[in-house]
Amino acid sequence: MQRTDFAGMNCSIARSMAVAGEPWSPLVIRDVFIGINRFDDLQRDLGISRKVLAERLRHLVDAGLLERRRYSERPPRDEYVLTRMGSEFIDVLMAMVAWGDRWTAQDSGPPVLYRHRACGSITHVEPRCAACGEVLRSGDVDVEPGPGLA
Amino acid sequence: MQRTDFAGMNCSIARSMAVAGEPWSPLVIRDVFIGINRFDDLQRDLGISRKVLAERLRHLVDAGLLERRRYSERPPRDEYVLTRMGSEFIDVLMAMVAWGDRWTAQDSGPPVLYRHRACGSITHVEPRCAACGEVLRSGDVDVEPGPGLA
DNA sequence: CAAGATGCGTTCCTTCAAGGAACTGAGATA
DNA sequence: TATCTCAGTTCCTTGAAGGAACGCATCTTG
Repeated sequence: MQRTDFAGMNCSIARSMAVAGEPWSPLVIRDVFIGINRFDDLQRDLGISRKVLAERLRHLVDAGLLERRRYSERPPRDEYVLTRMGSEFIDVLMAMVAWGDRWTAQDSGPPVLYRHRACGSITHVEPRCAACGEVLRSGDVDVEPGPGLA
Repeated sequence: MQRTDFAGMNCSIARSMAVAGEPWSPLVIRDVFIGINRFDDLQRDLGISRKVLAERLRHLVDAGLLERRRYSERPPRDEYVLTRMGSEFIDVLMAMVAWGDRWTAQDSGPPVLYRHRACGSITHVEPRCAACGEVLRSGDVDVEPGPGLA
């Protein structure tokens, strides 16, 4: 899909979606993050079409979120790992999880929990101001034109 | 699109994408947030097909992120506004903006800047632990099975 | 050694969503 | 009466997603 060229838009949301927002891509990234790194394992875990999985992996590698790494010479076998760019995208997925757990949870509760190793608590991410450290919600900011404005 | 039923998956990322991850939906939500609330204005601003825009608005209203509000009785005219659920989704978009500005920016820099009204700084969101307040990155958590695990 | 099994894709075909232009309809305006 | 605005709907074409089958190199098992 993606008939429209979101990648060329002058908007960080559009460009993020162009890179990692195609159907299945966020789930592929999540799986690679939790240690499912190989083609067949990804296909089995997600139930995705092999054709689409191959396309997504190619695209994510080209975009720089994933890296293909050889883990066996004979037979030649590759697996996929997150690059720095890819693992920082997990921040976005964690924000999605926090929102999804709150607003789209099943009756039974969230399927997975996140424990912060440093403090030991079950937790979720909370958006904060990078400058002052206070909680930062959508209503707390004013939007101003930036240098890259068309 | 979305031939697969992401909405039925037991994963908050998949369910979030099912609700707000279809092509154009994040941009529609962003536009409504910044004050573009009417059908024709959205269509003009985004350059989206009127057909797809109508589908997206219907879906976002049904899902609970947008609310249709009458702003004129004669002639009868409706506009779209964010619900609580929708405005909390802006947290996810702000995470996307932070990531997109860092990794997919043009040479000219980000198109828009966000000023935190409380502290006065140009800023971006930073994910922090809701329990202890420290910065929380993907590598800082352990994933554990939750109550809703299939 | 032949016969599967494994890993990682590619090919081909069908179905359904996106894009785009034209059309509808109610009310306002001139 | 004719035109304009707003908010969609209809219809047709194109192209992406789903799915099954196939390809090919290498291991493993009888």
